[in-house]
This record gives sequence, C-alpha cells and structure tokens, in this order.
Amino acid sequence: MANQLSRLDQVFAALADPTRRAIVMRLCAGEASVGELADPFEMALPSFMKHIHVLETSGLVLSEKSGRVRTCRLSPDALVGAEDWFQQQRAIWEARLDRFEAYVMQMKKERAAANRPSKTANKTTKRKGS
Amino acid sequence: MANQLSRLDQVFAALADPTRRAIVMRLCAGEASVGELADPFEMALPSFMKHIHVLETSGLVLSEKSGRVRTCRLSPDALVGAEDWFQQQRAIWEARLDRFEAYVMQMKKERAAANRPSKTANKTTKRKGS
DNA sequence: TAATTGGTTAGCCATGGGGCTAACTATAGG
DNA sequence: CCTATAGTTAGCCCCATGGCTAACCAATTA
Repeated sequence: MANQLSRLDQVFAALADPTRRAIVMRLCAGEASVGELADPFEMALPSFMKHIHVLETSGLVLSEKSGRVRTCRLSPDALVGAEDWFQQQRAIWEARLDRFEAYVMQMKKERAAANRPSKTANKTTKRKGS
Repeated sequence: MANQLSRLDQVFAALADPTRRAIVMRLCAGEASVGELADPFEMALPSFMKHIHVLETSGLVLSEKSGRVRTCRLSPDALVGAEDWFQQQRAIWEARLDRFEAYVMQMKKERAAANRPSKTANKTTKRKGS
C-alpha cells in the first residue's frame, strides 16, 4: 500500500511534463520505436531518452529492444492506478457534499421552524445550540 | 486549450508530492486552517506553506485569510480537469483496443477461410493485400 | 500595553530535473 | 568490410524544488 503511494509519486511526476504526456498520448494510439516517438520533438536524443526512462521507471511505459530498435508500449495499469486515486478523492468529496447538503437541509428546516412561531411556542430568537 | 495543458503541468506536479496529496485528501473532507493542515506533518511551517502555495497556484486549493487565520478549501475543478485527462486517454486507449480486437477477429476469419479450402476456390496462399 | 498565536518573508543549502554535446556500442545494409 | 542507423553512456550546466532557520508582521488575549 505504501508502495502504491510512492508509485503514485512517480506516475504523477512523470505526467507533470508535457513532453511525457505527449508520449503517453502517442502511445495510447499504439506502440512505437524510440526514434518514431522522438521524431516530433526538437530535442536531442539523450534528453528524450531520459523522458522515456522516467516513463519506464514510473511503470507507465514498457519497452523491449530487438535488434537495434527499442519498441515502447503503454502499460495501462499505472494509468488506471492514478485514475483510481482521483475517483477515490472524488468519492470522498462527494460524500462530504452530500453531508453538507444534508446539513443545509437541516438548517433550512430549523430556520423554517424558527420563523414559524405558530405551533411551537417560542418567544425570543431561540437559535444557537448544537 | 494550451492553457489547460500548462495547468495540467502544475496540477500533476502538485500531486506528485505525497505531502501535497495528503493535504488534498485532507481537504476533501472539508476546509481547514493552515495550522490544522500542518499539524500532522513534522515540518517547519515555512516549508509547509510552500506546499500550500504550490497547491494554490496549481488551482487545486483556494484560501482566504480572515483575521490572522488562513482557511484553505479544495477547488474540485482542477481535480476534475486532471481526471478528465485520464478518461480521455483511456477512451483513446480503449478505442485502439477495440480496433485491435476487430483486427484480431479479421485475422481469425481470414485464417479460418485459408484453412477451409471448401467453398471459396482459392488455390495458393492468397494473403497479402490490404 | 505586553505577550502569544498564526502566518509570512527572506535567505541559505543540497538535491534533482531537464536540457545539451561528445563519444561510444551495436546492428543493418551496401 | 565499411558505413550508416538507432540507441546508449558520460559528463556538464542551470535552475526549480524541498527542506531549514531567523526574523518579522498582525491579530488575539491577558
């Protein structure tokens, strides 16, 4: 579990760079060699290879060398893992929103009760507790 | 659109740090003051404030100072924006998988046709085109 | 008014990230 | 066998990041 967290570190750090996000997007459309991947970028190969390496150690990308060409492909697992994190946070967030909404409803009811001095015999402003 | 990309840079970079992810998770449960947020961390306040600032400039967190206490709350928009990116990638990925599956199906059919020299009168290996 | 509390600013330091060039290895092709 | 291709390794540079301390406001509170 703590492993997954530090994996998240690497995945998010990898995705924080536009070059690397572009590589991931490109790889979503299918595997490609390093040269093919590097082609659209005006960047020296060694610099580009660093990005590949970051993506690889983050678990987002797998690569295999055959002959003198290294072919890269996306490993969707890591992507899904990061996506899961968002969904968990959103779940917590939405649960809180629900609770907040319930709280607002409660407030409304109480204020309505306070503004309607008909049934309950309340004389002065009786809003403070709880 | 290019704006969103550089915003993504910041959001992902912000989320690449475990401290900051913890802050976001904490903030999912409701707003809190800087002091409350910093409490669980063994870190000098100025260091912690840097994290807050990173989260704020990334758009993930909003804060407001009243009196001498600054209250932070989550801005879900940025989170959702990042989540969207994943979903887009997954959509492209899955579309590709579908195409690949279709391709495999096609291959199967062709191989089946090749192995079944009954109906279609094909003499030699007639697989090459398209 | 004096002291505490809650943040903030300024400035230092070490590490790491992202870029480069140059030189090297190893396969493919002529 | 020689050359071009595709990566790789080594090493340099600069600046951003993440941590710290020390000093400094500005509201509370005694």
